[in-house]
Amino acid sequence: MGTQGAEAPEHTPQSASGQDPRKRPRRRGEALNAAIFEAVLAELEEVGYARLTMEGVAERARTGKASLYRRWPNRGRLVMDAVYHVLPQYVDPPDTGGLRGDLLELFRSTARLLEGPAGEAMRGVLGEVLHDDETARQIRSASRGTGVAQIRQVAERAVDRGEISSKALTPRRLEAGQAVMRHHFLFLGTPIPDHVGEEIVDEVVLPLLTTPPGG
Amino acid sequence: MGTQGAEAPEHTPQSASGQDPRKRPRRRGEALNAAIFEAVLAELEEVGYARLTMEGVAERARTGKASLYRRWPNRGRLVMDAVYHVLPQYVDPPDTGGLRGDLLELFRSTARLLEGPAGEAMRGVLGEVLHDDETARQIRSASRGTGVAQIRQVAERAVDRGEISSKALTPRRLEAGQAVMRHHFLFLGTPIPDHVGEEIVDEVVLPLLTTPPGG
Amino acid sequence: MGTQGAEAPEHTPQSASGQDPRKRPRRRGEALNAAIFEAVLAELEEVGYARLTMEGVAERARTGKASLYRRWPNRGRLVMDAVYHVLPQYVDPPDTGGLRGDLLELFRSTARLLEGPAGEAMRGVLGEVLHDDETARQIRSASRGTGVAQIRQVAERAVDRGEISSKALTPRRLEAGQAVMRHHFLFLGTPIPDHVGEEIVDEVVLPLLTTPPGG
Amino acid sequence: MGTQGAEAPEHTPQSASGQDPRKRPRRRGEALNAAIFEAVLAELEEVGYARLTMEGVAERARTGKASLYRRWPNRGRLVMDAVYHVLPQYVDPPDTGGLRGDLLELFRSTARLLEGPAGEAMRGVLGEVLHDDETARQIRSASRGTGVAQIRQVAERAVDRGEISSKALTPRRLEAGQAVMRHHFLFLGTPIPDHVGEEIVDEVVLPLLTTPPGG
DNA sequence: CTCTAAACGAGACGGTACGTCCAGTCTTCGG
DNA sequence: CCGAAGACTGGACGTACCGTCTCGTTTAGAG
Repeated sequence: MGTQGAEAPEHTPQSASGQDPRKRPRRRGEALNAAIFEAVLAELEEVGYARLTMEGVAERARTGKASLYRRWPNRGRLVMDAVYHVLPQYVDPPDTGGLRGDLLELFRSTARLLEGPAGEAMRGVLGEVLHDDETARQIRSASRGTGVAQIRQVAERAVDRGEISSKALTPRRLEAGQAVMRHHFLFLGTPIPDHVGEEIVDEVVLPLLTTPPGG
Repeated sequence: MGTQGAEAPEHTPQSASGQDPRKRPRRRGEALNAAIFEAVLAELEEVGYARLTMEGVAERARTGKASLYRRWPNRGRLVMDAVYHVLPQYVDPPDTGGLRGDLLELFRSTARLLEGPAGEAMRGVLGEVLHDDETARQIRSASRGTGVAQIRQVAERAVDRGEISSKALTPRRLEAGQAVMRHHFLFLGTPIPDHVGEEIVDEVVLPLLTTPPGG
Repeated sequence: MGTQGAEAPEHTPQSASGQDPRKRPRRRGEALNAAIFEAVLAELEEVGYARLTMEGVAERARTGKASLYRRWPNRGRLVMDAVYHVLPQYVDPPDTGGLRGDLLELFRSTARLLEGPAGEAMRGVLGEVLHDDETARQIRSASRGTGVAQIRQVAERAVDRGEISSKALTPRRLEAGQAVMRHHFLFLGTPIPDHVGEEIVDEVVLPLLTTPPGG
Repeated sequence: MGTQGAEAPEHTPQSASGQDPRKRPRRRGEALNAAIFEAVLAELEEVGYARLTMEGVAERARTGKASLYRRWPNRGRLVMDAVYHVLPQYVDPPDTGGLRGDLLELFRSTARLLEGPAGEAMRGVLGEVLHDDETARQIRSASRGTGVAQIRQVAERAVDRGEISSKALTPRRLEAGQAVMRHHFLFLGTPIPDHVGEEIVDEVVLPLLTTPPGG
């Protein structure tokens, strides 16, 4: 998932500050950014998006609110940045040698993703951010990116292997699987049972990809 | 000592409100409920869910906050109740004589619904109520209700007419159309272009309903 | 709708929390005012006017900042009200039977006043409040009141006794003693040595009152 | 004044900074000091002492806050230094040939002084620096200097001319005039009407100087 | 048709968080 | 090395709402 790499160095200042609150060298730039992201993710996990506050994040990151507002205009943007920072920016979907295997793997990893801070953030951010054009654009492109691109890649691999026809790959069909999974997550919450991903693959995605368009 | 001067007005408005032009007879019970719902919907439309406040609703409904909290435990429940109150509690889906026509009509009306207060409310409520079991259950059942039941009904009509096989009607397939539409709404916002509904019907729902299961 | 029935239990936890540290019955009106004044005076004494904060006062009075701002528009007004509240609103100056004795007593009590919260407040408020017309007017009248009226009263007694002529009682002369004492306080601080008051009486006030005007 | 010189550069760096942000030759030592003093006085005049901030001064002087704190420990000291810098360090009081004329001239100039930045600074500084011993000492000596020394000088001239007796020149009497004027300024603000100075001379200072001490 | 208990309206109350401003310190870099 | 620039930690500001509470005032409905 990529989260592990970012956290290791960030524990050091905390244990250090335990011994001597005054010795802590003042962080700036990337170092401070990283500490803030870590704090956001921890708050997301502990109290959830709805009860995450700028003050809580600032205190946890041992900084001031001004340093947050210098970087992000509001809570939504801060949380989005924090989440995208630990998200795999783009990971090539696994190649199991067959379309169904690829899809199963893909939806399993999506389900796992939604169970972490990314899911919590997505649910909260949706509600307050779409009215802000700038942020809306960002969330759209990010959503497109992680959502559709990977499906498209495994589908194109299947086309290359001759498993399916390229004619079925319309945008609406490619996004259908992600839509069903996110819909399940948003309305029914976590954890998402394993069989749900399997059902989505077998009853929705595979039928759509193997059926000629205009069917 | 200027404090006395400041306190006198605290009492004045009260005695004044006895004589003031506030002839409005005091509402209670259902009449008050209705006024509150109306206020909630107006606020939803004007400022959106994120900036809707209990104080704003109370003022708009010309009542006190206590009257709100006497009825609903929090903002989410109030908004949900207000929205469900104006929603067609359950409408038999239109019968155009053919599956495709029924579906087109159904998704068109869903799109229109999402463009109103129901959509605004849905987006906002998702983020804060899933942690509250009581409200979560309510939103789930409501979502199931409006979401899947109507699709199931038109699908079953099509089965009766012999258009499709009943074997295709798995839960996951029945919800796919709604999921894609809501996904579009949540991530891309309103208004939802007409062609989107049509694409969902032709590229997702119809193929799924006309394809044998395990396909 | 069933919403009404659900709320009764929501009041129970509050009455249950009556056992909690929430025992304190909520204060309002004069009771709260008094608690706030007490807190202001304590803060004045402990940290001085310059480091007195609205937050500190609120916390000490165990109330919220909003309750302060509901009553006073700024720190200066709050402190002035608090001080005037504990000040002897108007005390007839002591009557020792002779002009010099009266004056000595008067300036002794003024010195003592300045050593308390009133002095601390006066020093601080002067700097920030004269630009605010409303407050400026208040401080002027208060200053006039406590400053000149008492001197005038003892002087008029002396006139009645035939000690001095009424012609010497010009405004400028009546305020001179207070001016010198306040000047000493403002520029040299507290405590004001006893001999200073005596010198003011003997070298400034008495000569002025016993000299014919235009002298 | 030298204020005009400061405004031209305010525009130059902006247009210049588009092409070359480094045009301004770096000031140091006295040149920087002077720019800072100029900025302080301008801020005093524009926003008053209470709303004068170190950041505002730094920005106006086009330097950083560190350069201020390197030179002065706090706002009070900075303002005092700035004001004393433009004040006539010590001016021999005018010699009109008679005591009354000298005094009138003296109080007129004091009134004018108080209407400028010196008055604004005095009012503000009083409230915050008396707790700081270092600054307190400075303000006392400065106050003594400008306050009493000039009066003493014109009084001694009058003694030499035989107008008054040297016995009347006690410290308390010498400071009385200044005290009344400053008291008027501090509590009633500016501008100080001309007749006030005249009254102080005729009703307070002259009577005191022409009356034998022991009243 | 009173009388009374409940509901209402208004808004104060004790708090939490907001987003901003500024203090005073520290870091980085240019000259 | 020093000065310019400005980011940093931190505290307080004044505002907006929260959810609770208290206070009169209606207004049903029971007697």
